[in-house]
Amino acid sequence: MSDLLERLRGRGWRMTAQRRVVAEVLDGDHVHLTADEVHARAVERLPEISRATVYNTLGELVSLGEILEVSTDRRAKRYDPNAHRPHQHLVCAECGAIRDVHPQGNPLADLPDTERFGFTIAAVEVTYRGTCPNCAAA
Amino acid sequence: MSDLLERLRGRGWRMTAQRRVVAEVLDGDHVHLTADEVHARAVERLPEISRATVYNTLGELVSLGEILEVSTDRRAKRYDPNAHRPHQHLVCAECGAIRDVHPQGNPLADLPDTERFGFTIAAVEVTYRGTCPNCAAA
DNA sequence: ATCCTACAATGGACATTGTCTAAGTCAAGT
DNA sequence: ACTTGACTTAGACAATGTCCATTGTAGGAT
Repeated sequence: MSDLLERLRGRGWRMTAQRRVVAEVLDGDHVHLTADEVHARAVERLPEISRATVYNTLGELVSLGEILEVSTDRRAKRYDPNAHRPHQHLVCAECGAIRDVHPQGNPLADLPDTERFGFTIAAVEVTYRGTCPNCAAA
Repeated sequence: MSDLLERLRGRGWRMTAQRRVVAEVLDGDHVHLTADEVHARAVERLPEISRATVYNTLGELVSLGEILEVSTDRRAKRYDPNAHRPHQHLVCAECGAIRDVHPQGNPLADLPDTERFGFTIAAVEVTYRGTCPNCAAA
């Protein structure tokens, strides 16, 4: 974690209590938090932190490539601290649980030139949707 | 199109002017409209149609499998009338343009059992993100 | 150690997208 | 043509996110 803080400071990020708290919240083992969940946890440590700051900070961390935005449903965006190892997501349609997964193969290679319409492709997102064991049992 | 109306009627769908108009709007060659775009076009034909009805009707068409919901950005959901031919999406990060594409291969096969965590997987969505020729030129 | 200043934080208004509800309307079967 | 339950309506409400003017402060300069 102090890794993260060091990296950010090294990039000229001005270190404030608010930014530190947001970074620390994302460093826990709780993955895939929404912005408001991050805010709620940040408030526990720094009660006066504002929503706008959390949103701003999350946006900056995304721009810096330190965290990923994940939109698996039409609800709130979620933030994934696991930005340095490429992965995809497996989502339960019932309860919304999200797991990181590592598919084999390269989906980019599956898209022929004739299907690219002149686009320059920068990234591929794959979302597997299904039912988790818990919800299947219920 | 009247295909669609017939199919719906055959399933016991009560046919109203509002539903007919929504179905007709989606039948055009304009793909990937947002709910409010659908509403705007519907209003041109049936000025008193309400937003709620458009939302309801779109939701029903999705449940019936006649159209697909597409969430390529964190903005509004889009509705894709091309529900009967499996396809994925290619999205321009600049202008938001969306193209239907047909990748080769089967992403489901790329996810080993050990990466499924007991989930039953029902669908796979693949989104290719990049820059379209227009935006690349600008 | 103190001062400066550009950058960051605040909070509250605002925007967008979508959902809900109570009341009125109408399609379609009889 | 009547009846009835499904459909539609308008507008309030909810959830998520953005913007802006003001206030605060980190960190370099003195």
